[in-house]
Amino acid sequence: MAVDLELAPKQKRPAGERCCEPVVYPDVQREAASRMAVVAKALGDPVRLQLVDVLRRHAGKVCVCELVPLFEISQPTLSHHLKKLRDAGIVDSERRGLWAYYYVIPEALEELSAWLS
Amino acid sequence: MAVDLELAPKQKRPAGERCCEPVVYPDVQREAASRMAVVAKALGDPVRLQLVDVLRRHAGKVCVCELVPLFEISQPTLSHHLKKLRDAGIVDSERRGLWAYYYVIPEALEELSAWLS
DNA sequence: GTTCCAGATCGACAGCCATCTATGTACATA
DNA sequence: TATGTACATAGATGGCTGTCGATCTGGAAC
Repeated sequence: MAVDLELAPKQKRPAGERCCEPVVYPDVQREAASRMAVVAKALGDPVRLQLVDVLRRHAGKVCVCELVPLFEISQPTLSHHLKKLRDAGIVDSERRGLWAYYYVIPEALEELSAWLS
Repeated sequence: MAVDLELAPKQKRPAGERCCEPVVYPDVQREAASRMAVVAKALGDPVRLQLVDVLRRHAGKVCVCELVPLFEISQPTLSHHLKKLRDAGIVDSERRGLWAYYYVIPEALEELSAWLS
C-alpha cells in the first residue's frame, strides 16, 4: 500500500547537472498519510503501546481498574493515555456501573499495518 | 507478536467484588514496547510518514534535493525530519559530493509491523 | 438522604516538537 | 582564490505532551 502525495507546487530546480533521476510521486490527497500518522503518533508512547497490546491480547473488554496496577503511573495519567488512544480511534470504552471497560477497534490499526507490510 | 510487560509491583486490589477476571499479563522487559514506540513516534508525523513512503517506494537511495520540492516546508525543516527518522533508525544517509542520499532500513520497521499484524 | 468508590477532568509545570530565518560547512567550479 | 551550491546546524518561538495532585461526577451501598 502506498501513500498518495498531494504535491506542493512543483518548482523546477535550477539548471545544471541533476543529482539523480526524479522520484516518482503520485498526486492527490495526503489524507491517508495524515490518518496513519495519527495512529502512529498515538502508538508513539511506550505506555500506550503496551495498553493496546494488553487490550488486543485480552479478547474482550478490560476494566480500567485492572490496567492501573500494570503501570507505574498515576490513575489520572493512565486515563489521559486512554483518552489519547480513544481520540485516535484506536480504542473505545463502555461504562458498566462504576467501572469502565476498554477495548481495541481492530480496523483502526489495519491501514497502518497494511502500509507497513 | 506480543509485547512483554515489565510489571509494576503487583498491588492487591482492596477487598470487595471484582469488576472482572484479572488480565493475563506476562512479565519481563518493556524494552520491546519502547523500541516500537520510538519507531511509531517517528512515523507519527504526516511529513515523515510520507518521506518513508517515498523512500520505500523508490527502491534505491533518494537525493534530498528531490525530496524538498515534494513538501511545502523549508529545507531546514525537511532536514530536521530526516534527522528524526535517522535517529529512530528508520533511515540512513550517504554523502556523495554535494548531495546526500537517503534510504530506508527495512528491518527497522519489521518489529512494529509484525506486532501490528 | 449520606458515604464511598471508579474513573474523568482540571490546573500546573517542565520538557519536547515543528517550524521558521539565519548561518555554517564542505564540496565543485571557474 | 573566490563564488556558488547542497545540506546541516543554531537559535528562537508558539504549541503540544506526559506527568502529577486535587477535584469533580455519577453510580452503589448503606
